Amino acid sequence: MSDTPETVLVEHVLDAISDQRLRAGTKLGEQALSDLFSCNRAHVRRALATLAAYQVVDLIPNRGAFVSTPSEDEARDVFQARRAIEATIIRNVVRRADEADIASLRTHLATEDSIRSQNDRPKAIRASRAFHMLLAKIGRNSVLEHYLAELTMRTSLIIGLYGSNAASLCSDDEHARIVQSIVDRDEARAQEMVDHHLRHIEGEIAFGEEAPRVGPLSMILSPDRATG
Amino acid sequence: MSDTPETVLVEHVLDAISDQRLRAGTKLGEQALSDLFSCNRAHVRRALATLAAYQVVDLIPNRGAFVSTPSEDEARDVFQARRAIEATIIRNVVRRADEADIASLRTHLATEDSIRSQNDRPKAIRASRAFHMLLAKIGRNSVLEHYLAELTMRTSLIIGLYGSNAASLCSDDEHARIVQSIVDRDEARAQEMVDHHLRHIEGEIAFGEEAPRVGPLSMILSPDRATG
DNA sequence: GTAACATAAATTGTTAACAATTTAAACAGA
DNA sequence: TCTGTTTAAATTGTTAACAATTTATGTTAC
Repeated sequence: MSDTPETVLVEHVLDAISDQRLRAGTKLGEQALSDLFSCNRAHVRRALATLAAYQVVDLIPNRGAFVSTPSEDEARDVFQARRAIEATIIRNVVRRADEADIASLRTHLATEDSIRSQNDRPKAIRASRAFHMLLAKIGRNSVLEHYLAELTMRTSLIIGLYGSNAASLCSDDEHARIVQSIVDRDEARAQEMVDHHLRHIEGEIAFGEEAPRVGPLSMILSPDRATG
Repeated sequence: MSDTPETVLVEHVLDAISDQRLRAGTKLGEQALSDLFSCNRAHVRRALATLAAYQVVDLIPNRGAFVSTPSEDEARDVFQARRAIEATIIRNVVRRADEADIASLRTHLATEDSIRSQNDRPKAIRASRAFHMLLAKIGRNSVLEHYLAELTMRTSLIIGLYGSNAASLCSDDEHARIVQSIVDRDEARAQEMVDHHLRHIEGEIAFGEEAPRVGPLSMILSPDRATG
């Protein structure tokens, strides 16, 4: 991967969204971004065009760029799309996962376990997303992987907007059971577990809530922050 | 939809790709595009960033923008993604299609029929893609609709690259049978037909062929051309 | 005739200045 | 105090000029 200013900016914004540091509706000012990432406005504009194409940012003429605010209908569409895509991904995983892949899944489960004991919500959200993206990677279909990256991002926005505080995190338990069915090469069960898992997450969303406002961009998006 | 220069440019390029007027590897020069669409280079650059995010254009630093050339692996991934997405779309269609939707499907079949008698290949390609996009629209999931738009575009590139000349067009026959199973509200059969249809298209692809070169951009992409 | 090299043209990348629009602030009148 | 208007600040939009890089052209040597 090249690390042009555009790429860096896009990656940081995506990370911030998936971590729920950046919330729906937040304005992404050109000056603010070009200052933060010390690049010129041309770069910022290109990056914003890319983010808009990914559908995580809305570009409003003469007004600027805003982190997109998914509607209730859009939220349901996103979840249905995730079920469609992750169903195929998990089938690929069951068929294609080798020993190394299964080892990496187990490592990931352990990581999630240790994070759970810490009670660090942002970290937990990131790890939870990482599990689904790890499955996508193991599935070895780059197109589906790319779409899932977008959809998990939008899921973060949705949960940030409508998610009830208590739950709305992937329970590690369900992740563990998914891994087990992969190990068992039980395709039907794996698909059922993933589908159930996604419906579980969707079910915990409480529409009607309003989003809280957030602090200044510089606190949220500092480019010096760790990327991985 | 707004019709900013960026939007117009993006739409025209996408149309040209889906019609196979623009083929894989074609260079999209900034000057050429800004002349063609009489806008400045800033607009062109933003439009190209959008097209790159849609993965139908590759942006190579210091070299410019090129219509992307899907590899064999990527082609398989695209088709698998289409099967995953269109399976859910057709399920939605069977459940949600009302009388008006079915009427529009029948109208479309008639159009495809009349086009078939004309032997106009570009027109046939466009109509064939339109059938799948009509299904996506009737399915009423905007997320899946958007992804299918991208995937059909990339399918056009793939067929343009590797497709055997004779076949590689959706046969109207299969489309008609899909519509019939929608009318019958036969979900399982509809899904099976769509899956079979997509595998049929994929099966006619002959990897290893090389792409022919194309003429000047101005012949391919004139903005005066009809859009609909 | 071909290959390597030097030069010229064309293309992309970068920056800054200015115009147009929106947002915020100050202010006057009821 | 509230409303509406005016003025100022900030932000986005547009354009042009210049630098850096790549591509094409032409020349020379072998």
